[in-house]
Amino acid sequence: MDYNFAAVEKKWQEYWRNNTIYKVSIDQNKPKYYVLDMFPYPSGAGLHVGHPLGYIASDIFARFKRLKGFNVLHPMGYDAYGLPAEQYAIQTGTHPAITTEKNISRYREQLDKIGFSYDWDREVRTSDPDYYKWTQWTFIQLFNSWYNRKTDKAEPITSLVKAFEQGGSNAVEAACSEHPAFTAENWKAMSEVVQQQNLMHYRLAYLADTIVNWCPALGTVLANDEVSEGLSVRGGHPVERKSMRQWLLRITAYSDRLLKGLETLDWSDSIKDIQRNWIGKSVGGSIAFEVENHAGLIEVFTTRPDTIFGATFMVLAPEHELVKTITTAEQQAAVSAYIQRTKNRSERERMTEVKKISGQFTGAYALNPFNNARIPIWIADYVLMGYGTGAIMAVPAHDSRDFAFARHFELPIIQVVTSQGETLIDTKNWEESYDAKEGVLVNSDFLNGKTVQDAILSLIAAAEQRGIGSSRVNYRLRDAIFSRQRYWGEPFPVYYKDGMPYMLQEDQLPLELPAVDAYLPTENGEPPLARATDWQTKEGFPLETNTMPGFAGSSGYYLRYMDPNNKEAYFSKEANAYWQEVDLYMGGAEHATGHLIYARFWNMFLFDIGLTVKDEPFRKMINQGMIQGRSSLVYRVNPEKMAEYHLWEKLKNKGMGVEFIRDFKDGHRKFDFFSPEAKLIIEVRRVKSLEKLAHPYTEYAQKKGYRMLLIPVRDMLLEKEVVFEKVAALIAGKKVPEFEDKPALKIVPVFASKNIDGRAFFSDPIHVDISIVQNDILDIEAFKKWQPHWSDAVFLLEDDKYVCGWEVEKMSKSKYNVQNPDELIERYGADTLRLYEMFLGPLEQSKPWDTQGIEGVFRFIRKFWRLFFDDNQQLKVSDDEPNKAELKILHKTIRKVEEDIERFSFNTAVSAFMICTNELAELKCNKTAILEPLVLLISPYAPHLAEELWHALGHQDSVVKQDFPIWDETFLVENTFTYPVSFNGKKRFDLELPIDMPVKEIEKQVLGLEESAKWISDKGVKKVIIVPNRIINIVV
RNA sequence: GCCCGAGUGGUGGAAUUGGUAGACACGAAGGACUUAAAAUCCUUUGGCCAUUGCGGCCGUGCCGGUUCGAGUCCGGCCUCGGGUACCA
Repeated sequence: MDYNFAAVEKKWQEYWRNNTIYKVSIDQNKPKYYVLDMFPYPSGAGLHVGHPLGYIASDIFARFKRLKGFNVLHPMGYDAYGLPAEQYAIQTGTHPAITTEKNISRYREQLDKIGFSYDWDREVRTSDPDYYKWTQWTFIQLFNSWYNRKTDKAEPITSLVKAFEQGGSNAVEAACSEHPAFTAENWKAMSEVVQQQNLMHYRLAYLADTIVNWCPALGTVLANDEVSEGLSVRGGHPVERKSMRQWLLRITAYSDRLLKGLETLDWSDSIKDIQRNWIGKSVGGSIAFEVENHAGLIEVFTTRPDTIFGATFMVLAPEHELVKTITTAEQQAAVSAYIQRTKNRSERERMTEVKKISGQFTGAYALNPFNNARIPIWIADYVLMGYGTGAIMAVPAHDSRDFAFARHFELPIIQVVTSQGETLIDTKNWEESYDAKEGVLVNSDFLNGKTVQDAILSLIAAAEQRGIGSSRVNYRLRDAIFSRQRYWGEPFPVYYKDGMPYMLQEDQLPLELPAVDAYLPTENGEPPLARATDWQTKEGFPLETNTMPGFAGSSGYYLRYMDPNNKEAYFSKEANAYWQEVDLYMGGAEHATGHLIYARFWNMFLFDIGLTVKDEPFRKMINQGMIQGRSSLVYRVNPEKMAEYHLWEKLKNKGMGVEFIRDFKDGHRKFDFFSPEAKLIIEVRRVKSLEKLAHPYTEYAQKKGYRMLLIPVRDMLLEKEVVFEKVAALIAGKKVPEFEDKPALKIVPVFASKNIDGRAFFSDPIHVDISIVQNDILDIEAFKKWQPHWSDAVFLLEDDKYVCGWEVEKMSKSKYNVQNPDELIERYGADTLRLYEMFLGPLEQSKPWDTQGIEGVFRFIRKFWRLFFDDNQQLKVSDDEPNKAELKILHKTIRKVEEDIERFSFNTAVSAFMICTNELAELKCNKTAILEPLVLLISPYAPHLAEELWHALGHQDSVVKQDFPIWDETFLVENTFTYPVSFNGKKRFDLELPIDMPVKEIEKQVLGLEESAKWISDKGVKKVIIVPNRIINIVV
């Protein structure tokens, strides 16, 4: 009997649960450490082996930190609102809460089997009213706040009102949608409703008409990060642009802090880059242009104000409000037509047609404020209304898009920047624009001779002086659309009075999700909540019918874990002061532009209003890579192609004495094989098809004077020697019937093993379930059972085996390559699964799942076990004093494992365990003094095994509560070092020398060796490089 | 197009600061034990040449450079993966 993992794992999982081993509470005597996994959405499909990868890594780290004396917060919960459960509800009428509950229990069951050290008393679910009360509460705080640019933080809206009362709008610098000018007196004279309308421009949660991503298939609006390439990220449905009244969060107020905060975070550069690009800060200036014969000004945003003398035309977004008024009468029709055309295009069409240049001249001219040049005003949809001012000054010489536009519509191009030492060429002959932000200005009046950087500053200064422009910063980041026309989400704590939104009082929270009769919009197109009866306040005011998006609940869940059962507050001040922030956040990189930005924003806001002690929520983040599937393939033979292949193998390279051409074409006719020398055509086809073609082919051959052989596929496969004889006879000039009609063969599916000759030419790969393939060998009987319609299939084997091909691709049901953790746990145990997932490769890299390799880890676990137990399962440890060699192995391993965990190199730590076990087994070491620390060392990785061994060694308490072993340098020092001796950088032999031997002495020793003489020979020594305790290199 | 990241045996990967390339495992081949199987153990396993012993040559996507020494640093290119896309 071997190590009985099934019984052991069950025993200790129960022990941990019954003794609440992982329960954690505030302990001021210990340093805290917060390890968090990204919130999972419990999907109906359950976990596959890719999901727990990050959970295992974070669990190892959490366990390691516990052993290191930290008070570790390691919670888990569920992002329970989500589209799949609601889509299922729409189809079946099942309440999403029921589906979600079911999925959660399945998830929990799977998670429990892996042996995680979560404190489940802290579980949080976004759909739990006790939790979403605080999501709603935060929304109210956002509504009641504005962003003060002077203090650079969120402040209560009351302070804004006070400022307006005292100094009007000029007294305020705020993040806002609009900033109308009014005096204190104006403000006081406004009606309540007008005041509220004005305040809406400043609130951090606000209601506005905006262009939104409308997804008709899902019946809802989506945020920018929920849309990719014109399709919804979930489901892949087309998205349209539409104007709707929606709640938004003014995340743009935090653009700069979100950007700057990145510098302080211990995140991967790639995630930081993705966030930087998403926020998209660009520094430039805005300049106002007058329009000829028109009162309005057109303000443009540019990052290159220095190139203003090269502006040869101007482009407005088709939606720009001035388009209507500046367009001349002659151009009116053309402009309207263009606007109409761009409006009717879907977002996806617009994106795929990016390379197509389109635009329309308005007939109007703008005046360059610096030289009064008349520049034509165009509209084109390459200028977006949502960015900058929706208008650009086009400088075709120095912007590639403007360049392409100018070339297309034959507009002038003026060079204003030269690169160093450039000889000027007429722009007519340019092939591309010069976009680089370096060089010296020319053709630019007072900017001539200045560098680009200086010219930018000079021009902005000049514009400011004349009051026509200023420096300006723009962000790509948009305010987050916060309304969803869906049922399964948090209700807004909002009601409407006279069309104006008002917040519920805190004591009315949570506003619970009402029951509805169907999870669909109403006939009038209102969201599902409009179906709820009595969806109004006690006073009878209607409640908001939209719900909040998925990211609402996941933006602050990590804070709730600090104090999850608090009824009075989101979390207590004490809990937040103790746990502070997430020290290690483990999760996928796919949340870079969604959750990870929203959560940072949410946290910064709570920091501003004094709720949290940290402005950034996640100190360090590790993004685990994806685990890809390893699909198995069988090869279905195409009989016709196979017959052709075999014949060609015989005919090619004058195999039958004469040259043959393959795929011979004559006019519209095509034949498989043709020999000009023998004037012979050979065609291989199915009998049925030959019967039809025999006549026309024969006619053709007669006309051309060719001879012909029509070979049924069946003949080629069943009796190819006979066919070859016929061909030989024909070549020899003998008479052979052109076509012998025989009954067609019943078509049986044929599968060829991977390495059958020519397989690639005559077969097509088909995915096969990985559970019936072992070490790439197909279980043929299981295959026939799996696909009964292939039960009569014939298999072409190699060495009596069917060898499958394989491919690395996404793990998915349709590819039959999903590996489920439960099956593996049943077969190998959770510890093996944990170890193997780590052993697979670097945590952050994507890698294919390969079940074959798990055997090695399984062997290791049992080998480790056998260090403690003999073949009769008797404990065989001894209390003997360990020797030097054993101590060295132990301490080397402790050091390696600790260093590897610290740098999240879990795969190399597993190797270190293997090496250590191999070495100790070699020495037949069974000493407690060595083995006991090893049990502690391995406990974060294989907690069940470690707990069992720990108790077997006579301990009563849990291995979880112990201390991590400490390595001792003294056991590791060596007296000698084995130098690799190289000649010209090539290693030739080893040389063992005392560790403290001086360099001079080493040189003398090494040069005196007979071995060295061989390599030096007559070339002579040029130089000797000796790096103590590293290498010796001799240059000859 | 732009911005990241990665390319090492049949496979997953190791080499932490420029210092013995291929640790550890899988797979494969051969052997021991066994009536047999499983399990376990032993040997070989980057390629080529030599194999009578010593050995020798090549080799980390490609081309070039720096260096006594490059998988690692620099320049150029190729391929794959991720992000983003008229963002002015």
